[in-house]
Amino acid sequence: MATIKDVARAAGVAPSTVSYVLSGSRKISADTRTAVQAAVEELGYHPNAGARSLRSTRTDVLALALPLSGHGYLPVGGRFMYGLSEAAGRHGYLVLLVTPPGEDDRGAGLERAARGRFADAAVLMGVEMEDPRVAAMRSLDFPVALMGHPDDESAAPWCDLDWEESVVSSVRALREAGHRRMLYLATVEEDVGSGRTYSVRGIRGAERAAAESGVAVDVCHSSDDPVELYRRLDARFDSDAPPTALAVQHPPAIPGILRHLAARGIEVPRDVSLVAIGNFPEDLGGLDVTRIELPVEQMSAAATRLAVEAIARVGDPGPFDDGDGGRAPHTLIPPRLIRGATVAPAP
Amino acid sequence: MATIKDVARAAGVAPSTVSYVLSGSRKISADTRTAVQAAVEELGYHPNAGARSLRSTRTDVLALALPLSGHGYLPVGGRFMYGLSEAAGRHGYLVLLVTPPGEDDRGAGLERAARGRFADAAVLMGVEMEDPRVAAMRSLDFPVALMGHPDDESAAPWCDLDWEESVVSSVRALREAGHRRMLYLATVEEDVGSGRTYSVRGIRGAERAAAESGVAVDVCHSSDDPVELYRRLDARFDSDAPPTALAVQHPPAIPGILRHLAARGIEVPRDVSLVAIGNFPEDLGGLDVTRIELPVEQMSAAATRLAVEAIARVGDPGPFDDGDGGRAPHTLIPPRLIRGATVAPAP
DNA sequence: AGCGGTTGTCGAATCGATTCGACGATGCAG
DNA sequence: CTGCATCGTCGAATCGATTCGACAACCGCT
Repeated sequence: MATIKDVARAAGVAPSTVSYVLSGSRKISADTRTAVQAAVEELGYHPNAGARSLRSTRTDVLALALPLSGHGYLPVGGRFMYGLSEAAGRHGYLVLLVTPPGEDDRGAGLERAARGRFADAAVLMGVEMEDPRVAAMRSLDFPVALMGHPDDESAAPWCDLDWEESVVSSVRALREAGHRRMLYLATVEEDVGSGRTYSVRGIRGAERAAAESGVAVDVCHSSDDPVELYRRLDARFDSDAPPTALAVQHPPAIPGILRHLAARGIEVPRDVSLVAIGNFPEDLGGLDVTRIELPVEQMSAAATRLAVEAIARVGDPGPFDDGDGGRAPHTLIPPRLIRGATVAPAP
Repeated sequence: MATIKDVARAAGVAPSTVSYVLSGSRKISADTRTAVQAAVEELGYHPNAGARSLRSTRTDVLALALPLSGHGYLPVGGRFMYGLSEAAGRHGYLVLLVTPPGEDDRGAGLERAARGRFADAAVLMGVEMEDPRVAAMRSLDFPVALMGHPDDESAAPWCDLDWEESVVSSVRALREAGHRRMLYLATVEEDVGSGRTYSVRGIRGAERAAAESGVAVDVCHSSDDPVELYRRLDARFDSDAPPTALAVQHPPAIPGILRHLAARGIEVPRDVSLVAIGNFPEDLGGLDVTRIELPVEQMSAAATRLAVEAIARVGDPGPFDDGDGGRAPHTLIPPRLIRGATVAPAP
């Protein structure tokens, strides 16, 4: 593999000159520049990542810390991984996946990545309200960006869809259609239990929506186990006052829910209205679901930007220099309700 | 951040001794070993990745090259990324995502990763029959493992689900149920056009199945555009001799297809039987689909193993030393047909 | 002609770990 | 008591790039 010396020899200059041409950090004459560029091209030279990072302490790599648990998050996760990899690429970064190695050592892989300087910053997925990874990275002075919105807004730069507002506006839409008894199907219990911020905020949204609109919003947790999920749904629909509308924050369950309800003779939107919260633009056989889509690209781009900016800030006085009342830089994405065909007037 | 010198000082030994303790490559007395380990623990020492890789030419990183194109592959891709990250972790490797930067420079990111020694090997996803990345990596003598099964079995180590046999056994199952006119819904045109091995092999399977069983297997490509997809389906179901069975190798489309057919009054399995090829264990409202599942974990584990073995082989005489007629090491996973409730006897 | 100021390039130190050869200490045999 | 392994540790070279200070060459000005 060609080294900078090989390039220097081929171009008839010193290695340092090659470096300056490549980094552009010193003025170089047009002649030598073209000579060096030709040699680089000719030899297919790419700087050795290890050597470069050893000397410059920059790796051009972002660590992407996968959620601490919850395989239910998996189909979503893939989109974010892809989106982040693309966004990072646009900033000149590669993405290193860091899987939590086991339940017992939460964040150890991440710590290795940070302490071992595998990356310049970390993007944390599936952030929890009291996320141990945030504290760990802070104590290492390692730049992070969170995908998720913890209560402590000074903890670290973060970005998120406004889940609370998502649920509120979903409930509002259903209320405007005349619905007075609705079921909010929250994320799976595992996510709620571990304090995933999207779960917690979704539930808060349901509570706020109920309070402010005066309608009954029954909060029920979803489940990755379909049998259990349908049992819970059946319990509601078998009751004396069954819901006339459904707000679902667990998108992968929607096709199954639709089929299950249909098997009971319940048609959407004829018998029950539906809003899907945080799903993907996926087709359901021509059924145009009223929904709030998860802005994966936007969030990936935002997280990447926050991470890159945090890298530029290392060594700065703490915690954040802006005058935003101690809040960290952030991007809160307002929900956009897309009116489809699954909300009908209440009977 | 603590360096090996800090550890050495804290333990009262030379840096080289620390290195030997950590690598275990020389005999060290029990006393010094414990002293060093204590110092490592105390300081939270992790070796600097750059320095280590510069000296040892090992990065402990696998590059995961994402498919060259095709966002339809995305939901699948997420599982593989996750699976690979876990499998790699078990071998002590981290995973670096390499997104193809643009349509025009196919594989450039990968080349940077390889030439720049960002990784020790690459796992290629969404392999195509004539995949430019394979040749590129071979010319660099860079170890690879393919997820996909190209015709040239000597090209590189590979692993794959046996897609051809998957389609054959699906057709066989439908034939045994008495079906004589079936529709094979292949992968999306984009995948077929670019020569994704799973697409090509699926179609070959359909052709072979037709020939060997004597039934008519109508091959139709799926589409990521639902309108177009339903147009194609409708054309078949509106014909004089509509299919009585469906074999679908495009899993994300299945919920939509089921709803679309239902809207036309076609029920599964009452009016048409269905086999899903290469899907995930996902719930469809209690509908137990007859299917061949995509063994993501198995494939991820296999690809990782092949990559790790290929790393150990660098510098060996070429191409492969085994006596397997020039075939590269590989793992071909036989399909397992899971009999669900969507195949009924033909009318 | 001499001087100060640019401009462009070079040499050398440096980052932190690995690894080889060397070397002192200890044990055992003659 | 000497000679020779054996064992455990150390020192120094090395990997490939970055970056700072130095400096030669050339400019224009007095």
